[in-house]
Amino acid sequence: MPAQLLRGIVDCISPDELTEKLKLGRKLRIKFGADPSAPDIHLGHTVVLRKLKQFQDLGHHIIFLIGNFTATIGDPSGKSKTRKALSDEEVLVNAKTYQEQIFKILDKNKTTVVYNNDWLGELSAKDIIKLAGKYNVARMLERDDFHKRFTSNQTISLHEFMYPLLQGYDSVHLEADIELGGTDQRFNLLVGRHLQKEFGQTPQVVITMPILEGLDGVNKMSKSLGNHVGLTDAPEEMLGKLMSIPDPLIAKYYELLTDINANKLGEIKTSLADGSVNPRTIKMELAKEIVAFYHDTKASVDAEQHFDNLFKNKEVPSEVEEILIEKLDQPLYKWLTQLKLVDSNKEAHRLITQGGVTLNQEKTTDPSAVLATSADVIIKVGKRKFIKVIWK
RNA sequence: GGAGGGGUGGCCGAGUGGCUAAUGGCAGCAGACUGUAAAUCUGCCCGGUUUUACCGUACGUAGGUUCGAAUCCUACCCCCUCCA
Repeated sequence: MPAQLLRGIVDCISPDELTEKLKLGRKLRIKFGADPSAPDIHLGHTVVLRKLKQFQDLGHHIIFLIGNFTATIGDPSGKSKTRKALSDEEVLVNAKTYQEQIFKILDKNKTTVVYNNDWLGELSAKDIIKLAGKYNVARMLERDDFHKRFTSNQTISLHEFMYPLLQGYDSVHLEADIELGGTDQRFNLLVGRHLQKEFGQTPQVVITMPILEGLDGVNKMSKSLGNHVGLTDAPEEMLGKLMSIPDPLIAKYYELLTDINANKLGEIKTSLADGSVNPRTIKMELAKEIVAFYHDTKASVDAEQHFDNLFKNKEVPSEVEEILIEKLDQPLYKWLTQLKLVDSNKEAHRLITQGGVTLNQEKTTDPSAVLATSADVIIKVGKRKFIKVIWK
């Protein structure tokens, strides 16, 4: 078995079975499930996608499953009765967005996209109850999050037990050889194995990947926490965000988000540990490599230039958003609000008095300062908000 | 069906009648420094205004008591625990 396949993973159940499957000499069916309710892909998702790509490079086939059945059930436990399930159109749109992004990594020709509503939607009540009979509550409660909620007396809705079962049934239907997912999916993936055995199939091999920490270095990367790097982020944005990760995360990002080889990774870890190289240098290389992958080399070089100008040399970027506006006799803080550089007048006051605002690169700490209307003015708010005001 | 506990700012969590726009922590923002939007330190962190101050909103919802309520009372909604 190529050693590369096991690199960066958390768990493989089991390596022996994987070796057996690889020996079969046929294209393996590798399942990966995605939730169409949140179609924006970020670097956290790419950890698994990159692993899938490795399998594709060995000639295997990816079955990319869009979980539209579960998405249309929705979660009724919330109080808002309006918690509406996604409509078919929404799912379709999201699925399309998804595909535009995943094929930045995956090989389109070796990927089949399927929708689980196609078969789950056909199950009868009888089928579902029969399916439920193949698993038991005690084992269901072994799942970490259920276990925690159960022991701390928090709600577990009955239907939540159905999700692992249905997800497992997907594996049966698809006759998956291997299923990949984040470590948070471990239990669900194992249910798939169990059910496949129940249905007389050879159980799938389960491979789990680490959950990537977000930019804060603590929580998992997620859009709702705002600590993510989107695949469609602009180059400067992407590079800047990557430069903001805490230093201890550099090696992990290298390992999980790039194609770096084991030797090079070792070197990097060493130089980070012994301090022989400035971590900033290594982090910049990492950031540029990722930007180059999702955009191109030129974009990564430009982004670095942009970054240095802005944060190292503290210059005004070459391209600043311009706004043509009428002369108005009002204090500076009102301009900030009007130009939507801040959310409220209060905030404008705060920023100005704290020295976070400059006019044509000159710091102003007087909120009621009047803008000179004789010439254009570049307003800088905080570290990276710029706007050029051009008077009508 | 019965008994009891609880709902506080983006999150966690103090606060039991005035000095509470509400301790503290996290997240966020700014400044300084630096090696970066790392780390560290400092400040800020509901809104409006004529901004060292004043005003308006805010502690599940709606009322009430009081000169004054997040704090007391009533009803309702929601969450949780124990018993059946």
